[in-house]
Amino acid sequence: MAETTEDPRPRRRQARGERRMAEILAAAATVFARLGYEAATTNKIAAEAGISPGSLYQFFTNKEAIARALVQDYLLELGRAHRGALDLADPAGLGLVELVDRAVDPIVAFNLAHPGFKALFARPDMPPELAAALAPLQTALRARVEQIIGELAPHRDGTERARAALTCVHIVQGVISLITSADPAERPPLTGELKRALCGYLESLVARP
Amino acid sequence: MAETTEDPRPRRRQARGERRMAEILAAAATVFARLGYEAATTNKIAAEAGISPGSLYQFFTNKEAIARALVQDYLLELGRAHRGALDLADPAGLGLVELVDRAVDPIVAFNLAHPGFKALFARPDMPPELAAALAPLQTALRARVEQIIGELAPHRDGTERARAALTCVHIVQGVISLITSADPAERPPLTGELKRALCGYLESLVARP
DNA sequence: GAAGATTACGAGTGATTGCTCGTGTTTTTC
DNA sequence: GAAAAACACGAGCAATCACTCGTAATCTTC
Repeated sequence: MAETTEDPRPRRRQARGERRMAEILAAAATVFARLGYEAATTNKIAAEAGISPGSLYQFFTNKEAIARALVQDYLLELGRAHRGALDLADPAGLGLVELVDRAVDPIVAFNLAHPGFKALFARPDMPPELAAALAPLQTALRARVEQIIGELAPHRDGTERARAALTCVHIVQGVISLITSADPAERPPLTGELKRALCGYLESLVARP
Repeated sequence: MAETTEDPRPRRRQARGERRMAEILAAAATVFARLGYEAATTNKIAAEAGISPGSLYQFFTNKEAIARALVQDYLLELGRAHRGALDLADPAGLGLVELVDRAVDPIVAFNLAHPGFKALFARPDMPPELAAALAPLQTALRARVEQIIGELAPHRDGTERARAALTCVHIVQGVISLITSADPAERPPLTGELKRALCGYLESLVARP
C-alpha cells in the first residue's frame, strides 16, 4: 500500500539539524513518559522541544518515526548495558549470587534512567515496526541467558533451557515495573528481592528434576 | 468540574436492555482485546455488538463507563478465582509446592479466558477511576499473599513480608503475560516454570537471612 | 388500547489530531 | 555574493473520534 522504501533523497543534515533531532527525541521521551504513546501529540512534542510542528516534520516523517528513532537510541544503550553486564559474567568463576547481581543492576539502572522506554514497550498495540526493532535485542538477550543456564544446568535439554531463559526475562520484566513505579527508597530492597527470586529460580533449575 | 454524581434518574431496564448491555460488554471485551483501549472506537464496539452508536449510549454514558463496567465484571470473577484458590490453601497443611499449585492455576486460567483484561490493565495511562476499581482487589490479594508468607516465614517482619508479597504478585504478572502470548502447547510447561520460580523464591525467603 | 417509558436508529456535530504548505530566515556551496 | 539547500514558522486542512439528537419502533403499565 504505502511506500515503505528508503527516503529517496537523503538530505544532508547540518550540525544545527542534528542538534534539533536530539532535542526532539529528548522531548518525545519526556512526553511519552508523561502521557504514554497514544496521548502524546506531535504538537505537544514540538512544544516540549521548543519548536513548531512544521519544524518537527522536517526531521521525522511522522509520529511513529519519532518513536522508532527513540527506540533505536534505547536499543543501543540497552544493548551496551546488557552486554556489559552479561559478558563479564563467567558462570563458572562467579557464584550464582554474584552472577545475578551483575546482571540485574545495570538493567534496573537503565529502566530508571529512561522512563520513556516503558511507555513505548508497555503499550498493548505495538506496531510491527517497533516490535521488529526490539526483536534482535530480545533474541540476543535470551540467547545469552540461555547459554548461562546451559552452563549452570548442563543436564537440561535445549527446550528446557529456552523456557527457563524466557521465564527469567519475564520475571525481570514483571519486577522491574514494580521497582520503577515504587518509592525511590524502596527500590534497592526491591531490587534485592528480584535478585533473590532469580537466584531461587535458577537454583531450583539446577537442583530439581 | 464535571458532574461526578450518580445518575439522577436511574431508569428501569427492560429484560431486552439487560441483554443488550451484556452483549455490548462482550463486544467491548473483544474489541479491546483486539485493538487495545485507545484504538477501540465506540462505533466499532457498537458494530461488533450489532447495534447503532446511538443505542450504545443509551446504556453507557461514555467509553470509559464501558471499560469500568467490564472491569467490574472481571473483578467479580477474578475475586472469585483468587478467593477460591487462596482460601482453601492452608500453608501449614499443604506443602509449598501444592500451595503454589493451587494459587497459580486459577489465575492462569482466568487470564486465558479473558483476553480483554490485559488490554485494560496493561495500558500505560490508566485513568484513576479504573485504577481505583482495581485497588481493592490488589490490596486484598496482596494481603492474602502477605499472610501466607507470614505463616511460611514467621521470622520476617512486616516490611519484609509486604515486599515479598509485592514481588510475588509481580513475578506472576510478568510470567502470565508470557504464558498468555505463548503458543498454547507451551502454556502448561511455562505455567510449571512460573510455579517453580515462586517455589524457589518462597523457599529462599524461608531459608535465607 | 392508550399513555408513557424504554429501546433503536444513524446522519451529523464539535473537538482534536497528525500532518501540510506557503513563506521567510539561516547556512552552505560555488 | 548569489544560488541552493537546510531550517523554521504557524495557521489551517482532512480525517477521525466520542458523542448527540430528532425520530420512530417496541414494550410496560393501567
